Formats: sequence, C-alpha cells, structure tokens
Amino acid sequence: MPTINDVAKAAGVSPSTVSYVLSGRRPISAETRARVQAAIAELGFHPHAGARALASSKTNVIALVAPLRVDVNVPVIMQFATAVVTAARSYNHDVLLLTKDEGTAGLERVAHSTMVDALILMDLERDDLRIPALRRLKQPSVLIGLPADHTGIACVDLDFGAAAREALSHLAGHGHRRIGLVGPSPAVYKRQTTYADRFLTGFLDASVDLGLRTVTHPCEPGAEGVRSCMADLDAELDGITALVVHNEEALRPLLDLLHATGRRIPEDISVVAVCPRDVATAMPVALTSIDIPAHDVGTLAVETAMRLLDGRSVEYTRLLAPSLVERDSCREISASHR
Amino acid sequence: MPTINDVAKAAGVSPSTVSYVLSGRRPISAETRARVQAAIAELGFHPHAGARALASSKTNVIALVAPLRVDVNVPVIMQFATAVVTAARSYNHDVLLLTKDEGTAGLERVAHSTMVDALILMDLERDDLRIPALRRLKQPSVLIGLPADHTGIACVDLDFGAAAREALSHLAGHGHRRIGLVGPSPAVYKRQTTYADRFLTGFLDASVDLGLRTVTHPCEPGAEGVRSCMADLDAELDGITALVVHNEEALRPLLDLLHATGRRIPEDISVVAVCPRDVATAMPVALTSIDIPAHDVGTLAVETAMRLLDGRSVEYTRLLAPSLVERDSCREISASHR
DNA sequence: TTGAAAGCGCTACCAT
DNA sequence: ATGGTAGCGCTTTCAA
Repeated sequence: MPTINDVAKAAGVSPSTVSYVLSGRRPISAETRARVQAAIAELGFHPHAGARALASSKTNVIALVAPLRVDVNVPVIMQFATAVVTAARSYNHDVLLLTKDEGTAGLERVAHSTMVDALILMDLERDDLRIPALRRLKQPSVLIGLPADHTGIACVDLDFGAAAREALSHLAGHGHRRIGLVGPSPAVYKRQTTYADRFLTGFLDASVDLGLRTVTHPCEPGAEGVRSCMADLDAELDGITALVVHNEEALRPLLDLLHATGRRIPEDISVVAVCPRDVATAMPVALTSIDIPAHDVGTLAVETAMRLLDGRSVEYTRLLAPSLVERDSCREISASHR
Repeated sequence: MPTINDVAKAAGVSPSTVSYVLSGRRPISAETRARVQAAIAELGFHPHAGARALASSKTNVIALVAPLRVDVNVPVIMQFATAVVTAARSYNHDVLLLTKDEGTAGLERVAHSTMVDALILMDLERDDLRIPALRRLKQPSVLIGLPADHTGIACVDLDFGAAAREALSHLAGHGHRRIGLVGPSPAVYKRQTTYADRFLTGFLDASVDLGLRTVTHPCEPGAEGVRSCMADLDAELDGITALVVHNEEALRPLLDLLHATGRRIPEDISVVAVCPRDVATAMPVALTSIDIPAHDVGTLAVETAMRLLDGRSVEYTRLLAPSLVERDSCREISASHR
C-alpha cells in the first residue's frame, strides 16, 4: 500500500502538500493539484484511516446503536438503519453497528477508544440508563426517541402525540364518535419505550378535546392477543365504529379477526393504522395510515450529528409532524348513524 | 483521555510493559500486572483504536455488507446482521455496516483505507462483480451465499439443494405424488441470487429421483402474484396435493388464497415452507418448515473470518444441512388416494 | 522479567 | 503557494 510519502515523491511535492490537496484546507495551484492527483490515481493511494484518526482526532465514523432483537418492529428498524447509513455516507462517514444489549459498556468502549465521532441511538426507554453515560462522553449523540430527561442531548422522532390527535381528528371528521385504540404490546409499555406513552397521552387528550367516547387497550402479539384486546375494547365501549391501531404486529391478525367475525372494513368499522407506508398498503384492505417516517428521522438524526460535529447549532428536540394518508379503510358515517 | 504513557507513569513501568499487559504477548510478573491494571482502572484508560491500528496493522473491525433495500427478505437480513455483530463481539471485533449499493467501490474504500480486517458479504449474485474485486484485497472475505466462481473465497450458506430434496422426500414419505413449487419472485431469479437456482435444481433432481410429478413457478409478491402462480401450477398439473413454498413473502397471501378457495391445510393440501422458524409458527396454521438458519450461518461466517485472520485453515465451501421441523401443515395421504 | 526507542502514516503548525 | 517536521498513541523489535 502506497503512503502519502510515496505520493509526495511521485508528484515531486512535500507530504503536507498532498495532505492539503486531499483536505482542501489550503489553496493549491491548479498545476500542483493536478500532479498530485495524478500520482494518487496512479499509485492507487488511499489514506490510512487509523493514521488519519490518530493525527486528526477524527474518525469519520459514527456509531449506530440498534435493538437487534427480533421481538421489535423489524422493518422499521431496518428503515432507520438504511437511512442512517445512506445519510452518513453522503457526509463521507461510515457506520459502526452496535447492539443495544451491550448497553452502556458498549457506548463507552467505542467512545473512549475513539472509534467514532458521534453516536446515534434508537429504541430509547423512558429513563434510559445510557443517557447519563452519554452525557459523560466527549462525542456528541443523537437519540431517535424521546426519553424523559434528555437535557443537552439532541432528540429526533415522529411526534406521536400529534399522530394520535391526527388519527382521531380524521375519524371524528368522518363522523365517528366511539373509537377504540389497539395499543402496543404490554411489553412495550413495560419497557417504557416512550412513543407508546406519547401516543396514548395524545390520544386521550384528543378524545377529550373532540368530545369522543374512546377506550384503549394494549395488545399482545398473535391472534389470541388480538382477540382478547378486541373483546376488552368491545366490552368497555358499545358500538365502536372505528379503531386506531398503534401496533404493527397486531395489524394482520386484527384484520383477520375482523374478517372472521364479519365486521367489514370500512363498511362496519373504520381503521387508522400507525405504521410504515408499505405495511399499510400490503394489507388486504389498503389502510388509511399515519406513516412512521423512518427514513426522514434517520436522515435527520445524521444531519443533526453532523451539525453537532462541526459546532453548528441544532434544535435539541425535533419532532416531525405526522402525515395521514387516506386509503380504503375509513368510511364516512352519516348523521343518522351517529 | 489518558494515554498509555500516563498509565505507565502511574504504575511506575514503561509504556511497553503496559502494552504487554494489555496484549498478553509476553510474561509479566503478577505484581507488575496488578499495578498496571490498577492504574488502567483508576485512570479509565482505553487504548486509542486509531493508534493501535496504525501500529499493529489490525483494526479489530470487520465489514458487513448488507442489502439494505426494503424489497429483500427483511427479517432474515436482520437475523444475519444480529448474528454477525454478536459473534464478532465475542471475538472482540466490531462491525462496520456497509450497504450493497456502494458496490465494489465501497469494498475497496474500506479495505484500502485499512478500516477493516476482513469482510463479510451477503446477498451475492451468481456472477457477482464484487468477487474479482474481493480477490484483489489484502483482507480476507467470507460470503454468505454461493456465487458461481468463488475460487479462493470462503462461502457459507444453507444447503438449499439439500433443503429442496428434504422437502420433497418428506412429502413423498407422506404419500404425496403431485407437488407444486411456489418459487421466489422473478426478480430474485433475474438478480441471479444463487439460492433460488440451487433450490430449484435440487427440487427438480429430487422429483426425478423420487419419481414425483412436480411443477414449479416463480411467484410475484402480493395477493395477485400468488393467485396467478397458483393458477399456473394448477393448470400445469392436475390434482396437486402438496406445495413447497420457497418464498417468505408469498406465504401469507398464499394461505389466504387457499383458505378463500376452500382448500384446507392440511386436509386438502399440504404445505412445506422454507423460512425462518418464527415466520412458520406465526402463520394461522403452524407450518411444517425448513428453517433458514440465519443465526448459525452468520456466526459461522464470523468464525471463518477469524480463522482466516489468524491463518488457520478453513473449509472454503460450507453448506449447512437443512433441518425440517414437522408442524401442522402436512398430512399423510392414504394409499387409496394416491 | 522489563525498558528504550524506532516507527506506523498522517495532519497541522511554523516557516518561507 | 509550498515545504519541513513534530507529534498523534500505540506496538514491537532490540537490548539488558
């Protein structure tokens, strides 16, 4: 492997000049630049990442901490990861993939050993133990999620509270007055993943504001979980005409159950889902949905990290506005039915 | 951040001694070791990864090249990634995540700049353009898949040919004589992802060996794709009593279709799926399936990379034996029905 | 069993 | 506009 010295000799310049051609940090005459670039190309020179990191204290790598268990929402995780890697590359950075199960130790390991310039974390919990650790790192971090005390740490996420309000106001606008929420699994609430709470709070607030009768219930995965969740909802509120589903996994078995029990969508019951676009459209009935903009969130997380890295200002809490797309699962209820 | 020199001073030894305590590459007296370790702990010393890489020419990082498009089998990809990261950590390595769309350039970039010690690639195509590039790298690589000419490059995968044989022999053992294959989407064949071919070849060979009447067809995603695939299969072969499904995405719509057309599983038609265990069990009818052992394959890929890195011998083609698990989707056909 | 010191390949400061 | 060079923090010979 050729080094910067080899290039310098081949081009008849000093190593520092080669370095400056590479970094553009000082003016170089067109002629010199051309000679250097020719030498670089000819020798197939690639700067040694470690040497660079050592000399410059920058690695051009960011850590992405992902929940690699299978129990969580796999497609959404993949979309975040894709977006983060793609965005990082567009800023000339690479991505080191860490798993959440390494916990605080993993963060400290990569940060203290200077493997990364910044960290992006997903699947944050309400009182996530990693947050105090992040504060102690010299590298900045960006969270995808919104834990309780995130003072001084940048957070990016969908505005789940607004998403709930949007779902309800869409249904209310179609004349629905009795609405059930099929929530995430109890495990999600237990883990204190904050989006569940934020959605629920928004849902309850909006119910009051819009004067709706609503009922909410978590939903275990699988056909049995869906069955019992629906039974609970129906038991607690008569004449439900619409469901909001904030549980991607439950979506499919729920539609099956509704079908099996003869409740047609949207004739007998309307449904608004919160899930990625492609999941909504892949269902037997294309679902009116609020998108989880994983791509936008991931990209924004990287942008935020980059701003932090070069000392520019950032908004420390960035909640993306939800957008509801109408498809085939919601129906207008005529006044006589209300 | 404390350096190795700080630790050396604190422990009253030379920096090299600290280094040897860390690496264990030469004997250190118990007493000295203790002093050094105390100093390391007290100062919170973590060796600088870049400095280490520069001095030792080892990064302790491996690249994982994944297809981060959403069109491919997302859960399986995640399982591979999880396994690779976990296994890598167990060997004290980290994982740099690359996307397939960077192509050859991405591989060369991370390899030439010495960011990684080895590479693991998934989603290989039959005549993958990246293979010649891999051969030129100084770092070893391991493929998850089996492209046409993989001379000199280690490959790890499920033995899809054997998987097809296993599926057919299971069905034949249950008395089935007319069997259809619901294959991957045409896009997969077009992309020349080799597992499709290997499965198909195994399927056709086994049909002959077992004296079966079989018919095969690719299957577009979605309800419509499944419908037309089944129509083709039925048209080409009367009285199909069993299906082999090598298409995870098609599984769900296929079961819906069979249900809708009154073909009960397993009473009217038996099904063997090739998919991850949890996908098989999540279906309305728990499916007899051949597992895609993503975890094992990923782990083995890392082990192979590690062996390569420390110059140990490896098998250059490692095809894992399939294992079929009986569940509720296959039925014995009595002799009178044959 | 331990120490000294020469690099590893690059960046960035100080010169000119 | 360019060159010289002192580190960056570690590993690893060579010596003792």
